Amino acid sequence: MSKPSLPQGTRDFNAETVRKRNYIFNTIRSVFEVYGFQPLETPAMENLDTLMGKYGDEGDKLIFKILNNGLDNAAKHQQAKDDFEKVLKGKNTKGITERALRYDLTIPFARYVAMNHGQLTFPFKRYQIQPVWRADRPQRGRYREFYQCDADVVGSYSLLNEVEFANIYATAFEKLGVDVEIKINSRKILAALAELCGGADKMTDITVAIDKLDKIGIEKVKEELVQRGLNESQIAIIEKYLSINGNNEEKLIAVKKIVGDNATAKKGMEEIEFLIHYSNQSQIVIDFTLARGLNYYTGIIFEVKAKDVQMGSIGGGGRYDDLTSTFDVPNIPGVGISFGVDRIYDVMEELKLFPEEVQTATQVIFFNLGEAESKAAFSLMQQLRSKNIRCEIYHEQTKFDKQFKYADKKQIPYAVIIGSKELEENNAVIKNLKSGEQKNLSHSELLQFVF
RNA sequence: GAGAGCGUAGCUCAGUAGGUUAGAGCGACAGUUUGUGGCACUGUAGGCCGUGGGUUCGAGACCCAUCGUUCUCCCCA
Repeated sequence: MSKPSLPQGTRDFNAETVRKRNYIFNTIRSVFEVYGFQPLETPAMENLDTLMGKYGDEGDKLIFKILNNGLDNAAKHQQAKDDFEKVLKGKNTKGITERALRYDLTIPFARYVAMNHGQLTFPFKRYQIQPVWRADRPQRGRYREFYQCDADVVGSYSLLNEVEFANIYATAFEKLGVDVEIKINSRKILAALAELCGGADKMTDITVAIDKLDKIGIEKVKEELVQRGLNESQIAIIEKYLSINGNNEEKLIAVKKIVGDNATAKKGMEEIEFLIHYSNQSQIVIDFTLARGLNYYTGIIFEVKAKDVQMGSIGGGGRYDDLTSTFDVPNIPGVGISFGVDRIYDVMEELKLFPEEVQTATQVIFFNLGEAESKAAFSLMQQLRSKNIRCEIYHEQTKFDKQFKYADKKQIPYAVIIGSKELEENNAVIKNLKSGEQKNLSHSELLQFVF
């Protein structure tokens, strides 16, 4: 047996980490609930064809596939070999793999909606907090197993949903104490830009290139556009588009000058204006270079970046007007957002944003100072537990020194000491381990004590 | 998929131009005569120096391979 290890990109979470993560989960969940979303859970694995082709070519490569069982069945050896030959040629075959781990929460949700649209009450608002898996190479802020917290509304074209999501982002990150920028854009404006610059089929080329603006700079973006087959006048328009800056109002005025004549762009700008004015959250920033990779988005798109820290996006989402049609259920529009818990955790850790209370585990330790003494302690402890006070008793009788040190290490704030004297007097010493203060309490006083 | 750095005690790392029995700090455990901890002091345990090969009289140090890990690009949460 070699040394035990973890699969690449996965992690164990110790008590401290779990508590901090739960703090994030609970905060986000409570916001979802307050906005009227219902929970949903789907399986860790999906049929491979549910996932394939939904995330683009890059995405397909990152899907974790699950090897079929029973490939060693002697009777099916030849079939297995033939199937494997296909795999070697880069094709998928059900003979080798027909299931895969969930890659995100949106597509499984779309699959769920497609399967249950007859029973659901629309608009259907669900939230989902579950892990997803990607066969990416791990690096800073990137894991192979990580949690997403998604909220989506399907069955509604109303822009009120976008407003709600902007507010959910703003509220959740305020509660977590994370200073963020909620970047928004509209795919409709990007589509209009593409139309202006060589046709709709150029949209992906253009968006992929301009998305990199803040990373590689305008010159490199122009180079990339040349490589992607755009001509000089087209690139000039894009350069003008990318030079848009100022506050949100100024940006809207500027973009109107470039794509304002286009009907689709007009719609996009109206939507952005509606969202900004209705939501009125100061964190919202228009970013016309925001594109987002997933090509199912059709309207407003969101991306959340943490300020004061170098980290990829910690949330993203947008409107997709036809997500379930790939599952043969057309005309169900939707819009949704996602929180990347693992990155939010990293950001909060780096900026030291976790409140101290998150870590309080055991509140009271009962010292073990003898058979009769510990029996009395035990009984009191059980009574405190029934009042939801988190207690434990030291596991064996030993000297004070050991018991104190144990309490220190576990950062337990209070110790209850019942020795022979207290036993005789039918009371207990309670000691605040931080301040060193201690006092004598009767049993009933102890049970009323506010920890 | 492409590239770079790093693998020495549980953790963070030293280890000098290859040269005796491999070091420190922190942590763990035990103790400094069991009714008051955090400090201090003393002691103990713990390493096929990631793995395999090569160069050499001699390798933790050099070379090759391999595995693991971290980071960058691509893409993303």
